[in-house]
Amino acid sequence: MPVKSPRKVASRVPVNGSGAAKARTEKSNTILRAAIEVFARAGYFNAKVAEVARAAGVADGTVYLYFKNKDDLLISIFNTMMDVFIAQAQTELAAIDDPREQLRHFARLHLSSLEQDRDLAIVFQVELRQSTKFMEQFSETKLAEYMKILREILERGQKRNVFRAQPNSKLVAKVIFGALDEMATNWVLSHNNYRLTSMVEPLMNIFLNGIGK
Amino acid sequence: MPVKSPRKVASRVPVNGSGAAKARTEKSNTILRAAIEVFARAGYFNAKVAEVARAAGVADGTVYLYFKNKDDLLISIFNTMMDVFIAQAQTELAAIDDPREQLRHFARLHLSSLEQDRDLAIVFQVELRQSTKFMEQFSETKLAEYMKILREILERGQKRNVFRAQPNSKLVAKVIFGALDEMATNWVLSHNNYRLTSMVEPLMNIFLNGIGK
Amino acid sequence: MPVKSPRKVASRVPVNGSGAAKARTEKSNTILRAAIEVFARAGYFNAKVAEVARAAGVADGTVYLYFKNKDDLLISIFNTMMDVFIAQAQTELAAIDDPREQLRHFARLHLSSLEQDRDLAIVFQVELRQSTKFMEQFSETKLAEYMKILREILERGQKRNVFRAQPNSKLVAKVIFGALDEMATNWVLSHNNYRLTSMVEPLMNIFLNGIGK
Amino acid sequence: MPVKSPRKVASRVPVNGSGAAKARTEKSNTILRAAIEVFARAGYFNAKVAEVARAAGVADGTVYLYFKNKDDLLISIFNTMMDVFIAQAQTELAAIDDPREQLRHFARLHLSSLEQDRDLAIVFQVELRQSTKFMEQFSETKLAEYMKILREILERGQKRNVFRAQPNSKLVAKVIFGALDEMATNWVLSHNNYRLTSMVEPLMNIFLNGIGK
DNA sequence: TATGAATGAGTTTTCATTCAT
DNA sequence: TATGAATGAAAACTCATTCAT
Repeated sequence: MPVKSPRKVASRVPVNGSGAAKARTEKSNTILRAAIEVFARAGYFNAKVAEVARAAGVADGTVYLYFKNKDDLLISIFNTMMDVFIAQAQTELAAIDDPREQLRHFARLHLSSLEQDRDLAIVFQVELRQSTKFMEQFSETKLAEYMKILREILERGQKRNVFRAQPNSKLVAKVIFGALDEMATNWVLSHNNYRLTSMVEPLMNIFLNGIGK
Repeated sequence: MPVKSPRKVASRVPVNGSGAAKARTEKSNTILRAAIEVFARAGYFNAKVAEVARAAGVADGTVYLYFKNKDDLLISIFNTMMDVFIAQAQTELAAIDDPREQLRHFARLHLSSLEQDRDLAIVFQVELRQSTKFMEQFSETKLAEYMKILREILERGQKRNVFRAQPNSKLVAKVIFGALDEMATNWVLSHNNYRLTSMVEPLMNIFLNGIGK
Repeated sequence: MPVKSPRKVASRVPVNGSGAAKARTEKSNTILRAAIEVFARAGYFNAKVAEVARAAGVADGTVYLYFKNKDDLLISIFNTMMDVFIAQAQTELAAIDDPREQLRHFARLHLSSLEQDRDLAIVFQVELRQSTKFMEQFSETKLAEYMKILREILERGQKRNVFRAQPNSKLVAKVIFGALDEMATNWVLSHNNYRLTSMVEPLMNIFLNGIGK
Repeated sequence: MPVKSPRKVASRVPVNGSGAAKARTEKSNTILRAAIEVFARAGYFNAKVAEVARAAGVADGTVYLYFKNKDDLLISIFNTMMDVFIAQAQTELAAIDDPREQLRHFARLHLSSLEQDRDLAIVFQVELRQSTKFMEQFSETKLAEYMKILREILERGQKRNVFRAQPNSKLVAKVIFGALDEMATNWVLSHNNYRLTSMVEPLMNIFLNGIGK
């Protein structure tokens, strides 16, 4: 979900076109950023491949040298950005000892990644939900990696005895993801008129303590 | 989100086509049910109005006597089913005193409504997320009523001193909705191979007690 | 191959769209005639479906109500016209007793059918040869019926002892068809500057007597 | 129509690209053979220039160093192979005295040339018939030379009094070509499950003696 | 109300060809 | 000569919607 700022992505991330591992070229990244911008502005279905090409400064046909089709653009945005998020999360979490702090950091990373890239946030929270086909793939590959990181934080906390053992980590991970996702969607639909990351502390409060008295 | 079983809906719910209050006729309901079935099977974008008409046993043009356009079919499904859910929730919650039990009942109603109507669940969890336009309307009207019910349960609990006063009810409501929504989506994408309502108790556990120790 | 004049066809022939028996409607025939004219003028590959629609005085989409796709137009022209030719041949041959006269009549009918409809001749002799796929179907269904009529004439003549028994009727039929086809193609490519039917007698002379002395 | 086996062609034939006389280089021949193979397999219209290039082991652009465009590939195949056939026919016919034997040899050469090169046969009998433009050129240049050879055999036979003077040699040549062409097309479409050259004797029988009694 | 034949706008994608290296 | 990345023109087809009956 979360993602670094565009330019950084372009320069440091090796990514997958349609899932196949293939080094992102300079041009490929340019096209992907153009797609994010155009999809965010016009919506995936209204967006024309020709618009993406123009925004990227290439000919229409060039898009198809790097992406199989329009769908592949959308999927590649997801895969590319998830890779960035996952890599960043893994690196940064490794430096944190307290599972509660890890969880807080994870939530902050999720939300700040989207807050820093409004176009990407729109694509992730709105456009990416469009096809069943996508949703089904979505819930497997990259999202599974995302969930794994979250579950590992929770399981580490259970072993450390700072998180309760029940309900199980898988369910808790879904609840936390559901909440973060809902926060992000609300922020996007509210036209970003508040700091998305300001949600981190209240969320942690709920997750850690519950609402009961 | 939640919704009664098809036939009941058809026979007892007055609903809005594209927001305009208009009494649902017998035929109008037939078309709406056909749309749910077709959209669930084929996906909203792939579904053809002609298919919906055929499934409903009417001519193509007849669909347009009851619904403004294809989009209106989708929106009407949402509005109709939300009205059913809201009415049912209000009625049933009125009979419960303990806010914790109200919350539990609300969650159960949300999930069981979807569990009882697989086609509708697909439409709600997958197809309905498709257009920004829809998502924006979505987050206003009916969803606001849904959220209001949830917030009222929470606020009643705060007054009764069974729920904590912080974080505020608006945020908590979103978190709970986000979690329920995520559970439902997971269930749909997993091809319904478990009881969705079995999630109610674990969720209540998390919401009420948190995951911290 | 041969075919009656356009208007007659439209009014009296029940024909097949893409092989499926379906009564040709008035509009269907209008579109088919338009296709023959446009294909003859522009060539099948250069011809645009939009051109065919305009020539027929209908909207682009209407073409697709009657024909599955552009290919189906070409195949339907072939099937329709072959049906006309075959029906006419069978009727007229039944009234002739002498196998030699039957053969002469068959050749005349083949060539005059094309001579009477220049556009159709172009489509049959040039455009129809374009795809392997077509060629393969071509050599089966309707062409087999055409060949059968020709073989029956030959076999009748063998029984009557006016034609030699060797080589066998199947081969002779192919030779005669090959010759008629070559005559027609030459005539089309020569821009029709002579009477195609003037070839009938010389051809009969060769077929019946051979070139040897 | 007929053609020698690939390698011989490649090594001994000077041919014309789009009619312009230009010596065939080694690489040029490699590309031409690749084109025959690809066109036979995929069909001219489906075949991609890139496929031809790959089959020839050269870069896409290299094809354009030797051939003006995709059409030129097809035309060059025709011209090259016709040159081979014509040269071979002239040489071999010079050694035969009896016009009937010359005719027999010519027919055998036509059919065996195709029988020996299945890919080429497909290209000649199916793919080459595709464009009016080609058909029109086709009926002029090389085919005229082919016809001339055939006519000369016939005229020699008329002078020698072994062939009848009527119908004239031009028409008879067309009939014979039409029959040979039809035999070849039938053989290609029947997937070559018999010896094409086995047709020579029965054809000679028909041509020389006619079918009349 | 109901029909369903007709409309026609609208866009992805392919691939022959070019040209800077 | 040879390369192959980049170009960009070009059209079939779909399907939501209308409207005469």
